[in-house]
Amino acid sequence: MASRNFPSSCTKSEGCPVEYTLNVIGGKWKGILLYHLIDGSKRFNELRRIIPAVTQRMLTLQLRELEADGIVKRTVHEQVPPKVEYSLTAFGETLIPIITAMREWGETYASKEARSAHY
Amino acid sequence: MASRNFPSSCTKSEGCPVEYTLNVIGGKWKGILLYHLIDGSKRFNELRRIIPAVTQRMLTLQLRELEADGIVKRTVHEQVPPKVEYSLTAFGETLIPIITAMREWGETYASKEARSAHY
DNA sequence: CCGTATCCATGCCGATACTG
DNA sequence: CAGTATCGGCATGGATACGG
Repeated sequence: MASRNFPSSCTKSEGCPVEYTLNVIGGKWKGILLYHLIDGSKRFNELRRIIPAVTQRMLTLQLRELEADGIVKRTVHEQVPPKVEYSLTAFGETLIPIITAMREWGETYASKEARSAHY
Repeated sequence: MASRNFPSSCTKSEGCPVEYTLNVIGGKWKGILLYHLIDGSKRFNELRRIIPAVTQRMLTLQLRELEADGIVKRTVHEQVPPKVEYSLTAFGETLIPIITAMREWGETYASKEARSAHY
């Protein structure tokens, strides 16, 4: 796993599948990155514009981890100026239902009104 | 939000719903806690036994944050010895589909064989 | 049994400067 | 344009001891 320190156990000897998934998508900027990569490949600085709060350093690190986990594909186009595109791999696309579910939950309950309406 | 520093933006002015959800469930031990609370309320030391790697301090902190976010209910039974039970609130139960999806994804792809089989 | 308090290490992450 | 390198602050979290 590229991300986070490993909590490593649900019960003593077995790995926890929920923790496993969180290790893949739970990094500080990974959720938002995956969210935006769902609708097509993006260039490096394009992602920086979409997520102004992320630093160059963190964007690189998070993308590298997603790449190491086989979630994101990095495509270098040999040109000047350089052009690098990031996109979901086929494996990464298996995460789409989860990302979508998290987006919908967030949209529904992000506002205080929505939460209090629940009770 | 009780957890994490706020990355705070998808595009400039809007909050990102995926980040919002991750802020609720993405804490170091929250995924595994929610996973185990799905099948019924648990006592404090019961959770410690289920997740041996978590320290007393962290278990308390993570449970308090989940409580502050309205996900978990803390029930104190006035007895000696003390008995405290933690369970999902009705609001917390709206997260079950997401936790379940993460569990299933983790179960499917946690092994190297499963991942390589995908390509 | 169910916590809280305190101390301290480490590692995450921002800021900044520099390269192919 | 798309990165890497380095430094340093500060939050995160472990270990330990103590309390209702």
